[in-house]
Amino acid sequence: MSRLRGRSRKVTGPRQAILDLLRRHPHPLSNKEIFAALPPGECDLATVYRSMHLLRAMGLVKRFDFGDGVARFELLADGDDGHHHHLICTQCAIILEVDECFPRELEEKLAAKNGFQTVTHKLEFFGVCRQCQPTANKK
Amino acid sequence: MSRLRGRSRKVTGPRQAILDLLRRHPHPLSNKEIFAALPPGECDLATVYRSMHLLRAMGLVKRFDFGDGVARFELLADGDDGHHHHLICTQCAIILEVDECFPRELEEKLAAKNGFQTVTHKLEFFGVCRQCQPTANKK
DNA sequence: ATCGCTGCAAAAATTTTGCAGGTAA
DNA sequence: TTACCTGCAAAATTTTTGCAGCGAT
Repeated sequence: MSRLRGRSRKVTGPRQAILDLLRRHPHPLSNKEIFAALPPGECDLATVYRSMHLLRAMGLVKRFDFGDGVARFELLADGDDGHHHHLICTQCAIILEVDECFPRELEEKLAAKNGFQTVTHKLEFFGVCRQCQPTANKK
Repeated sequence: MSRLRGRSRKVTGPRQAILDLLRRHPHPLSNKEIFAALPPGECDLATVYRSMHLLRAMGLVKRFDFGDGVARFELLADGDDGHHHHLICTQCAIILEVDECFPRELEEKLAAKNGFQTVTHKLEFFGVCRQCQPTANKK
């Protein structure tokens, strides 16, 4: 909230509702999911799109892509750069946050080898979760 | 070609044109880029979409997502599972293929820890290439 | 002769934009 | 007050689909 106010941005009903939702829901959410989860009439879909643009530009939110062409957003803690990865079940789509990260020194080696600077990465894991394993094996 | 024929799939003009293009262009291409690169009238946009669906389902082509919401496709060699990653310049969008991969044993540890099976990953690197570094620093 | 494939056009789905009225600061 | 925001509706994009005719096998 204060992070909005600090930059001549207004704290409005729709924005509070969206931020509240993201706070309660610690996993990446798509625009449509956000819209659907909000009480009807609380916020227009167009406003969701506009808000996510804004929040992302302000660094309050981070965008993730799981390879299905749908953008998903996650709230960032103040000062957090949000660099972490997910483990996603390809059957039921449950999303776990993971600590593992691509080794720093390997990344630096790669950057040097190719003459690149300020290299980062996007990394997501996919598999079959415990609950879905019986189902997956059956087929 | 023979990989198509083998499964009662027809080798048609548009499909040859698309496969030719992918063969000549070793980097991931989006549907629109494919359509634009094809000689006018050679293939309808809808056919590009349909072809990429088919080729992907048949495993001739692999889909990559660089986080901008655009699907890109790359031709796979026969028998290749296409598992590799890219280093993309955030300024000029040039794409390099890289050998580095997420360490197998770390991935297995992660899978075990979370009770997941058959875990894989998507990994892409982003940075500023040598040519773009003067430009990037200027701003 | 089949059955699959294609172009064209329409439909569906997704995202962006214009505008006039409302509201936080 | 004065920007900034919002809902609504329209527009712009992107992707999918229906259909009749064509073409590879």
